[in-house]
Amino acid sequence: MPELPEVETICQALKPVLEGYSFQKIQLNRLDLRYPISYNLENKLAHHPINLVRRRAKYLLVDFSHNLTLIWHLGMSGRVIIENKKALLKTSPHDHVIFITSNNQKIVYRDPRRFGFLKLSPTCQLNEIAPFNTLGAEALNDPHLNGHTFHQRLIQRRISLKSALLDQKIIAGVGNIYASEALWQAKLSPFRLTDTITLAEAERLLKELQDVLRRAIAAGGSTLRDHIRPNGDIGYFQHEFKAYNCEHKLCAYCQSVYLCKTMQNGRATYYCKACQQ
DNA sequence: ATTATACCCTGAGTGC
DNA sequence: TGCACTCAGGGTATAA
Repeated sequence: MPELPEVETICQALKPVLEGYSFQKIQLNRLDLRYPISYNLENKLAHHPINLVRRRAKYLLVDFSHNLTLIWHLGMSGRVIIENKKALLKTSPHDHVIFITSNNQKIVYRDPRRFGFLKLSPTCQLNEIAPFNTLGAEALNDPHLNGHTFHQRLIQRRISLKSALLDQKIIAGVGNIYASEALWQAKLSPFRLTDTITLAEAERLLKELQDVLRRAIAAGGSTLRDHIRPNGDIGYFQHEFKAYNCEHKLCAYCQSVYLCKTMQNGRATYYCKACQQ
């Protein structure tokens, strides 16, 4: 569900609601998410000012003033809803955590599949614990990421390009939708092995990947079934898909070949057999 | 070591 | 309408 653009959209929506405020109450409706939620989460976080809401890869990070960071992952089906007149008209049995801020805003974490989780880490140790100690460069706005460094990361491995884009240790934040979109835009086959990629191809793939991620953020992410912006609006980037979910549609580049869908490492992959080499 | 597979969980969609 | 089945945006513990 939420990939980098969706988590970024949620992060931007949470910033004005949380930064400078604190949690007055944290209601835990069930603890058994992917990992059990600490039952005393409220005691550890309530009434401590929130300094910063940020994103690393697909993780939301909420930094508190007392050197604690809330690590919040939305899994496949997680939603964050800030209650207003439009959002949260009715509750759901999957509303696992409800935050009330010092400004009386209600924020709901809803996650039917419960692949998401909430955990705490000292802020200063965040980069030393899993998974942050092994995460690759941020796909966007990372000063260490460029065509050369991306190429180096790719050629050290021998896996398919599609798998490489999904591997958070190689590059962080990309998921199944944007991996297919980026490969289509870059005209590279999802089956190409990473150690055959030239520098020029790596540069092209990175450029197109960043282009699709930026356009998706501008559209508020992609809404397939679960993603909803915290204010209740949907994202709109699904209308701009050129590859994902586009099997049996004509390739927008060549206008002559129908895109195909196949399973690759257990995930759906969409591509044009003619354009993507 | 690196690379593939199975699995966590619920809900939506399809075909019978 | 109901049932059986497949698939879904992710990540990790296993096996190969």
